[in-house]
Amino acid sequence: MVLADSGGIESLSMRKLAGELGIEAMSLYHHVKSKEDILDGMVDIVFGEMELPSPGEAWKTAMRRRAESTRAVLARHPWAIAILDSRTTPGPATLRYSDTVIGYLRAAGFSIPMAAHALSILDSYVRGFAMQEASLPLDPSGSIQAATESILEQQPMMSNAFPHLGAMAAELILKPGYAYGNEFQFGLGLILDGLERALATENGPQRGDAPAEGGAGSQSAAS
Amino acid sequence: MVLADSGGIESLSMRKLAGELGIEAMSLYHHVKSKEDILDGMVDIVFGEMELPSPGEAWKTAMRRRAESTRAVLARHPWAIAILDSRTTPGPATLRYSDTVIGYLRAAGFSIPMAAHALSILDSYVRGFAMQEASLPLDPSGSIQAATESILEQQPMMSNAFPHLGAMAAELILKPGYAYGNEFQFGLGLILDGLERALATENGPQRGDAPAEGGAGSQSAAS
DNA sequence: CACAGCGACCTTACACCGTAAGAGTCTCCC
DNA sequence: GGGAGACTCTTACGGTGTAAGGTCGCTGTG
Repeated sequence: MVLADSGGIESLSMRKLAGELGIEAMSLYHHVKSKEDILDGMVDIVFGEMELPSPGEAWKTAMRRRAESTRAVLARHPWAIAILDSRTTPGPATLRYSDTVIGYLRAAGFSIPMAAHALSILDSYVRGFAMQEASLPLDPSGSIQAATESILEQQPMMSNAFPHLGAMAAELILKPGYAYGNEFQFGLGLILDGLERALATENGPQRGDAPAEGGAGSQSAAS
Repeated sequence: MVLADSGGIESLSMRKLAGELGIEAMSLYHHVKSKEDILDGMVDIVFGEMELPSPGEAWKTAMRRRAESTRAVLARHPWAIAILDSRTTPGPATLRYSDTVIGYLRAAGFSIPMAAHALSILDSYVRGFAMQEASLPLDPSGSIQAATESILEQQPMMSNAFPHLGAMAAELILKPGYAYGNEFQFGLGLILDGLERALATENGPQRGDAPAEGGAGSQSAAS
C-alpha cells in the first residue's frame, strides 16, 4: 500500500489508489473509514520504519542513530514530513516508538522534564531539517548547484542587492563537493553535546556524588 | 490579501478568494499566472513579517530574537510552515531576509561555512518546532492537557503497554502549568550556546574559553 | 469626435477530487 | 435452502484548478 504511494507523489487519490489495486474507488470505503484513515495508517507505517535504540547503547550514539534513521526514513517518504505530527490518533507503531525512546532516555539518566526537552529539540531539528532538505531542488547526486545557479542567473543584480547571499552561494554552495545534507551532522552533534552538558548540570553540579543510575556513557563530573 | 487567508485555513480556493474580492474566480488569472504565484507572494509576505536583526546587537540576542519572531510569525500563519521552503522562486523579502541574516552573522565573526551551519540548525529547529506546535491540538490557552487526556482515555492500556509515555503524560504534561511552547526556550538556548562554543573553537582556542567542563567531549561539532 | 487597443472582468467547460447512498454479487455457516 | 455478511459496483453531488474565449469600458491617438 505504502509502496505505491511513496513511489509516486502525494498526488495519490482514492481513484488512483483503487486503480492500483484493481478495484473501484468506492470499494476502498469498506476497508477504511475515510482517506484520513489511510493517511493515519501510512504515518504509522512510517514510524514503524524508524530504527529504535537497542538497549545497552550509549545514549548519545543511540540518539544519533535514531536521528539519522529518522532523517533517512523521511527522505524516503517526503510526503510524510508535513503530516507526521498532525495525526490526532496515533497508531500503535507511533506509540511504541515514542514509548521506547522515552524509556531509553529515562534509563540513561534523563529526568522526565529533561527527556521531554531532549525529545522536543531532537525531533524539531530532525523534522525541520528533513523538511528543508525535502523541499530543496536537488539533482540526484544530492547537490544543489544547478538550482542555485539558475537563481543567480535570474537575478544578475544578486551580487549588488544581496552581497552576502551571493558570497555564500559563490564561495560555499557552488564549490564542488558541497551538499546541504552534510549540514545535518553539524547540528546533530551540536545538539547532542548540548544535551550532554545539560544532563551533567541537572544530575548535580552540587554534591554530584552517587549517580546511582547505570547511565550510559560520559560522566564528566564538573570540576 | 493575506489577511483573509491567514484568518481562514489553507482551504482557500480561487473561487473563495475571488469571492472575498467581489469578483469571479477566473478574473484572478489576469493578475497572477497561477495559484502557485499567489502562494509565492504570500510566502514572501510572511518573510517580510519576520523581524530582522538590528546592527549593534550581540549576535546571540539578535539570533534569539530572530528565532522568537520567526516562531511567532509562523504561529500566526500555520499554513505557511509547510510551504516556506518549497517555493523555488524566492521573492524579494525572502532574499532580503536571508541576506541580512547572513551579513549579520558574518559581521559577528562567523566564517561562511559557520554561518551556513548556524542558519541551517537554527532554521531547521525553529521551523520544526513551529510545525510540531502548529499541529498540536491545543486549546486557546496553549495547553495540551485536554487532548492528552482524550488519548489516555481512548487507550486505557496505555499505562501497561506504554508505561513511559503514560508516565510522561501523568507527571509532566497533565500537570497544571505545563505548556509545550515552553520547550522552545530550552532548545533555543542550547543551540545558541553550542554555536557560541563552535564559534570560539573556530576562531582559535587561543582565547581561553575556560573549556573546563567540556572534558573530553566529542568533537563532532568541528567543521 | 471616432476608433482601435487593451486590460479587467465574465461565462462556459473540462477533468479531477472525496464521499454519500444504495444496489448487486459472492461466499460461508446454520 | 436461506440468511448474513463481506465485498464490489454504479450513480451522483458539490468541490477543486484552470483552459478557452466572450464582453465590456477606459485610454491614447488621429
